[in-house]
Amino acid sequence: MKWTDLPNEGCSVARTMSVLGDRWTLLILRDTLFGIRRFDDIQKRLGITRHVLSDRLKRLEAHGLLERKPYQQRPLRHEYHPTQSAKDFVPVMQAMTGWAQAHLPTDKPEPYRFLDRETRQPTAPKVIDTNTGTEITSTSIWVEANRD
Amino acid sequence: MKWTDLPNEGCSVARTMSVLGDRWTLLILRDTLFGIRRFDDIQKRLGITRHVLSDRLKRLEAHGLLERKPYQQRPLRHEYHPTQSAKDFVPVMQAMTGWAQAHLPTDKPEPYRFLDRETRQPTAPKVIDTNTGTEITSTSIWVEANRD
DNA sequence: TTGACTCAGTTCTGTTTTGGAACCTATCTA
DNA sequence: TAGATAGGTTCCAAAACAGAACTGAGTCAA
Repeated sequence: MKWTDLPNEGCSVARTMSVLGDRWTLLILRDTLFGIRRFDDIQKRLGITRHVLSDRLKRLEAHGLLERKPYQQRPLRHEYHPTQSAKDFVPVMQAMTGWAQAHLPTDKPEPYRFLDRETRQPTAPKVIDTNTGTEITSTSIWVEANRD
Repeated sequence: MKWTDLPNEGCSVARTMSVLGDRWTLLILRDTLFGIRRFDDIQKRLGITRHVLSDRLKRLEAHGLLERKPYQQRPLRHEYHPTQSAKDFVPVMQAMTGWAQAHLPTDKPEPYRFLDRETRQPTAPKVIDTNTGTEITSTSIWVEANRD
């Protein structure tokens, strides 16, 4: 396995890393999901260098996670909107958030929170197995090499 | 926000990136969870340079995700075992795998698979909200700034 | 109609990180 | 004694990154 071969790996975790495996990409995606969609706004919020941000936005667009949409003519300017693919990553981010709250604790409050759209109550994410309906935990599952 | 400040961010996604936000770290973690726990084995499987692997293993140990355990004396040699923290990341990896299968398709088969420990059937992960019991999707949730 | 300002980048330079290969150390085996 | 095994460390060159300056289209206000 080589870094440049990751996009063609059979392993889904490896393919995910080929898209999101760097310092900034997921944070950019998070910001666009939170409604921050313009170049300068993202740059100022993250403190990322403009040059790297420019590159990451292009990569995310090429991978189908962001879409450039004009928000004004004269001068023509674009916003970066999350696609369905990016939106479908939200549950992963939620699971990640649950993990970090348990294992990387901090005093500071979460700057954003996810609410149930109907009840407007904060969500408490957990990963379950659709087949059995039970929660997936480190002890409930078994990993084995796949022989398809 | 700066890269070096990430560990102290309130945002859980940012703190997760401070630990796992690079090319290799999550792949190393994945291998240890799949039972590959020795330096040379990880190095050969991933094709990562030894020097970077050495650094990442130290970081993962420092962050409490891996534990060095001797597997022989004379000469003293260690294996890297996933801690509870690392094991608790498995559901996140599962959610990630579900996302990649949907949005980064490939012809190649998944090299490993997750089975339910009791039924020995492959798991179909989904993220639900413990409060409402409903699946968390991009349309079921609402994101807002947190004013605690 | 000149000058300042906005936004979205690109370009430049210097530092940090990474890749690739070689080397080191302790021990066991032929 | 020579070679193999395992787990690193050291060195150099290449790539990625940070920080700052610059560009360019257009607006606005004096």
